[in-house]
Amino acid sequence: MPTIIEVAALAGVSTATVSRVLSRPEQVSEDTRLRVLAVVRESGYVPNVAARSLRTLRAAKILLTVPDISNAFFASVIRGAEEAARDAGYSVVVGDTRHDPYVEDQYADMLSRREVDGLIFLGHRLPTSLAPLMARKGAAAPIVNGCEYSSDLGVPSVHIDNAAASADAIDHLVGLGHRRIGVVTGPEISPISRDRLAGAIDAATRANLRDGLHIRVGDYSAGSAIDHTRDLIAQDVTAIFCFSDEMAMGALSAIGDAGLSCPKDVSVIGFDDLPLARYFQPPLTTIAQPKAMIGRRTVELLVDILHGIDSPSRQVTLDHELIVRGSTAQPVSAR
Amino acid sequence: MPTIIEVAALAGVSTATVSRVLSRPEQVSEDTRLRVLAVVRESGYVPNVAARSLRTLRAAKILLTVPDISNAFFASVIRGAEEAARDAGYSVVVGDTRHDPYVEDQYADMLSRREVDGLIFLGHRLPTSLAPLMARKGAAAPIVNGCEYSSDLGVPSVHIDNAAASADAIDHLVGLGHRRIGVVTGPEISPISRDRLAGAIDAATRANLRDGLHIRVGDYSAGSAIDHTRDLIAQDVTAIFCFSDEMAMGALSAIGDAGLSCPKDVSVIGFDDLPLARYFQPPLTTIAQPKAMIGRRTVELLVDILHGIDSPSRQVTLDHELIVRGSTAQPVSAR
DNA sequence: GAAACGAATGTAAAGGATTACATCGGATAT
DNA sequence: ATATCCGATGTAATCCTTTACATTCGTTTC
Repeated sequence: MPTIIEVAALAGVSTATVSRVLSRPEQVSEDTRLRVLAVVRESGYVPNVAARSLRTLRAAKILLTVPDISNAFFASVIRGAEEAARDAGYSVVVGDTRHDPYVEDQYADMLSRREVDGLIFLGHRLPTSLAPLMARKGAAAPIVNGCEYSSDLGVPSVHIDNAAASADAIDHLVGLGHRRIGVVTGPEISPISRDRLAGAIDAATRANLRDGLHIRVGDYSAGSAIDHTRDLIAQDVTAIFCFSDEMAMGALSAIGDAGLSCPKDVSVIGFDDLPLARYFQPPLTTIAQPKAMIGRRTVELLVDILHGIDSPSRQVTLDHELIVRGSTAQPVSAR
Repeated sequence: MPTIIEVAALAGVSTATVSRVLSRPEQVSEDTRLRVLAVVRESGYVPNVAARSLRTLRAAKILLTVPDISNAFFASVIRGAEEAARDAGYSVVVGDTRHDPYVEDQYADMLSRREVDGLIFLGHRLPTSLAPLMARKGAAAPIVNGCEYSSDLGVPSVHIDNAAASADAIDHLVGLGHRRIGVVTGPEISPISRDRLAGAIDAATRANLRDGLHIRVGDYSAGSAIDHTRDLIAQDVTAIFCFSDEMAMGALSAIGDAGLSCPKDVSVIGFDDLPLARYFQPPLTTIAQPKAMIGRRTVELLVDILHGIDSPSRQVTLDHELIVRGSTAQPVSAR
């Protein structure tokens, strides 16, 4: 692998010219440019990124951490982010934190070490090691949050209106005639889970059904919904609203195990619209989030910060959509 | 952010000593070491990775590309890889190629550019741009394949014995009394799909049921199994063996849509044992792959290559396991 | 007591690209 | 014809760390 010096020698120019041909071609005469490019091609020269980023203090990389890479929800977000990053001349490094604060900090260190230019984290927790940076640089800190948000920290973020989405789900169930509704939330610490819960309670209260809401705290995983579902069935709910499709899957499984059927005996509604949701049995009614767009907008927000552009909107709210499939129907009582 | 020079000045030593304190502490007297470490801590000094990797020609990073990051199967492999990498002092960069050869090449360029020390690819296609490298460096090329393999290329790889696993699945169905069995494979180009098919045919032939096997070509995605399942049901099969759990999910969905029930009317068996497989309706019988271990071993293989250790086993075969759950049962005819 | 040794530390080159500044030569303006 | 300007290119400093080699000094050995 040749260096820029050898390329320069072969082309009979200085290293500065070679560098310019590659990064600011308009500054070089066409003659020289073609000659240099020919040498580059023949020799297979590729600039050394370490040297470049040492000199420029830019890594051209964005770190995207997800709390759980096995969650298909994040996969779509990642794709949207990668696309937007490519458009902006960055590449994305994906990190799986497994909800582990220690791992989060490890990844965050990549930012401190300048291994990456910016950080996007999907989840509710700003890595603790970045708090000082955030405090020092404020709006100029190259940190963006996706899906979740942490209002107190002032980190820009991209998400849907979770309360409204949740209200839509409850309205849908109430509209079908359900009066006793189970809700399986995310972990209490998650702000969006709290928003969703608030939205659900609001909607129920508006419908005069506050007491019909039976709330259980889950953790977004299928397993966590199993016990709650059994329990809610025992409470005679006719519908269950899960704050994730994975939990909805667990709920469906538990309903089947209880010898009941969805949607005949119990309706189920999920959240996220995973690619597989349409293949659930029955196909899942759920709230769709614009996953790829969330990824895309987080990157755009971050790139604006990196380029020193003062973005007008540091909190971006995208549209959600209620997707009605086969897992919700009128309760027996309303038929 | 201070540099090593400032740290050295503050501690009253040379930069060489600071560097040694950080990378070869045993070469430095305890006195000096403690003094330097104190300064490092107070100043918040973090070595600049670009400078380090420029000097050492090491990036301490491994690139792991997956053909489809939304496939939960790969998530577990990634986790295993990250753990093993951390143990060996490397970090993992995950790339999602979306089955796109162009994107594969883009990621492969990171290796050419020395942005990463090695490449692990999960999938059957060695990025074309790496063929020259592979040819030139042979066994010393820092490239490892996981899950799949490409025998012709001489790339070391880690996988299960797919033919044997597939035979186990067929044996299981035959043992239950099934005589007409549908098989939904992966894409024809995938070597492991071909292995699995060969194993299935072998097993069927041994049981004198070669003609009872009805083969359809899928692409591992749930959607691709839907039409095939409808078709196979029309062929009166009593069981369907899908080469991925996602396709099994599609099959279950199609079976339900056809007004039939699993396992009463049609048994279904999958492949991979995704975390969610146990929550399918009914819980899915499937072949478990040691996903995390595949990830771990690919990294270990790669690290051996990077350290110049001639690994004795360039093709690692791990154990699979048939997990029997509720989606397989005796066919009506055998009851 | 001189020689040899070894532990601890320092000096300085090297790694490869970018870019501010300098230079050169030809075109344009006066 | 001279002054000015501008486009194209070159020179060389700079980014920060690692490490081969050199140096220093106290200790051991004969």
